[in-house]
Amino acid sequence: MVRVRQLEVLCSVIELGTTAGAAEALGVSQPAVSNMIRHIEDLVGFPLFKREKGRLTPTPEARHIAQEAQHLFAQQKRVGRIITQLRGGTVGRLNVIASPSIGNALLPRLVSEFTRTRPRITLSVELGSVDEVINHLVSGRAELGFSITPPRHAALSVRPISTGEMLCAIPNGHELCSSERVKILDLNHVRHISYATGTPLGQMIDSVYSKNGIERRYYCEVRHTSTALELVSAGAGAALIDSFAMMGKPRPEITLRPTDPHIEVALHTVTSNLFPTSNIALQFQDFVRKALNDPEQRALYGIT
Amino acid sequence: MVRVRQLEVLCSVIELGTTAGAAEALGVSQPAVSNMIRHIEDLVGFPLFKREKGRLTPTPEARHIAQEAQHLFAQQKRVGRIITQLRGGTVGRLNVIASPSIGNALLPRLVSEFTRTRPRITLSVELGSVDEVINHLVSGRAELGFSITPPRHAALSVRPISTGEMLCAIPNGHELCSSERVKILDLNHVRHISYATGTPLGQMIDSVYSKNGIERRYYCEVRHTSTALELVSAGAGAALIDSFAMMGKPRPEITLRPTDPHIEVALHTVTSNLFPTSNIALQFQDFVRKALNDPEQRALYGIT
DNA sequence: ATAGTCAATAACTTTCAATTATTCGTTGGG
DNA sequence: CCCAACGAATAATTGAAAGTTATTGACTAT
Repeated sequence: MVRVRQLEVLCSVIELGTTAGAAEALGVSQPAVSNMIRHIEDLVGFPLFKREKGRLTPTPEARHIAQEAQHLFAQQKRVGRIITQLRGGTVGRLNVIASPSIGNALLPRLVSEFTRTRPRITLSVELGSVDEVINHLVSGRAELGFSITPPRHAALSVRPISTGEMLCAIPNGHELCSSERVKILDLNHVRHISYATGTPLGQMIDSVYSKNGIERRYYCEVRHTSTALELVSAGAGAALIDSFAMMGKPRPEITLRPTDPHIEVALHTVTSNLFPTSNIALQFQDFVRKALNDPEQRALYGIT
Repeated sequence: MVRVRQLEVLCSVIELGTTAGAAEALGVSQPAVSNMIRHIEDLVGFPLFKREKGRLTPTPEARHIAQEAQHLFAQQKRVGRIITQLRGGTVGRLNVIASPSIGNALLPRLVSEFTRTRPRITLSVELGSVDEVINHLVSGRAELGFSITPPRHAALSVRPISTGEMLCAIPNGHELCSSERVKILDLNHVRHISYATGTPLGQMIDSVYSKNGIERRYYCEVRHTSTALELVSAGAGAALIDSFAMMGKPRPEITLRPTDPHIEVALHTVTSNLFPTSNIALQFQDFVRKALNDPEQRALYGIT
């Protein structure tokens, strides 16, 4: 089978007209070209040039081959470009699934910024519960997951990338605004928006209550921090929100207060062990980690 | 730049799933494949396979590259096929121009037979005077010319490929049929169809007359032997025809007689020195030479 | 346990493309 | 007419890429 290199040399000689010219263009010596031409002629079995008065004139066959070879070069360049793009992570597909806390406000911002310099990426951003995160990753529907609750699954790798805390979100002017630090147990006495007992956040908060022998009370049950946030924003009451949910979108109508006790939460990235993680996914993971941990970057995303 | 060979190995491993399988398919050893994969990964700068439990799983990037590479392989195969076809002379373009004597009846037959075994050739068969033959060849519009009169032109190579003679074509039953050999000078006394004085054939015949101090007389002037032949065929008179014009198409209604004096004519092939002669043209030239000189072949074309 | 499968590594070998140095043929001024 | 200039071809050698055999090490299934 004819080599691409051979065709390159052939085309160059046809184009430039002389072996010396082709050699210069290809960055090799003249004999290299001369030998290559002879070698190709041996290979194809018919003359590609007419030697006359010390000059080379391409035969119609050689021209024909050269013409066809152009497409081959184009393809090779194309593959080369794609590899470069894959290396730079500027092309490909990225499927992310995230828990709503981060997925609702911050993730869209991060994704938007990430793709700004990588215009040829196609992506999908899915929101879902921890179970859905697990599902998407083990089935290969997503390459990268974000979750507060670290999913427990043998086929998944979980890495914490940032830490945050639970905050109490209160409508401006609410009675709780007066205290610098909101006692979690006090929420039982106000219009409290909280999470179903079965949910990870619900259990997290429940453990504070049960430790004190008190039962958590709330008048409004939601599944996602984003929903809780919207409700608080509408003045429907106070809610505990993880700090990640507050990132990315300024909420001037909401007052935030640290809680007592302090509850630390961590954001985890999740990847599957069943499939190799794509280069883009790794890059995005890194991008998010940097955005969440570099103070300069945090400011960019309005992270308090 | 990535080599085609490297992509071949990559694709084979992705397809077959194992280095050993790929090695077998590619006809090389397993370590060759293993080394190549590592080498490609060094080259592209990101992992193409995930090594796990002693198995290789391709990353999405590797799959992407492999997919693109398919087009590259297709192009390479295409170029390879074209070279094979060019070697066999079974593809390409052949532009022939011939003087009408041969071009009218024999050449179509020869061309038809030549292309039968080379179905992918596209061709053009032009008829023209010697001047037109010269023109087509020096301008590159034709690669191969056939002419009775050898064209005189510095940029053209002329080779005689077959000899013939002038014959007298007479309608069956014509008074001249009685003689075994027709005296050219006698044509002055019958309904004579002949060629313009300026044409090569005209000059050729004229020289016989002028040698005897007689002026050639004819009642019908034509430019081409083929026209003369048609007129004879229609019973319009007698004409001198070169033997090549009689080849290829049986004319039962015409009687042929040798002439006195005997005039030998030769068929020449003409090629240009300005452009390299294509492989196909050379093949066709050879094909025609064989057809005209091999008795067995001649019979096939009804050459008497 | 053990045989079998598969990838990786080490140490050479082969092959191909490239190098430098040189020769040979053609051509265009002085 | 000769000579310098240019271009192609050849010879001898080098270097890098791709391939070899032999072997090891990790994992799997019986």
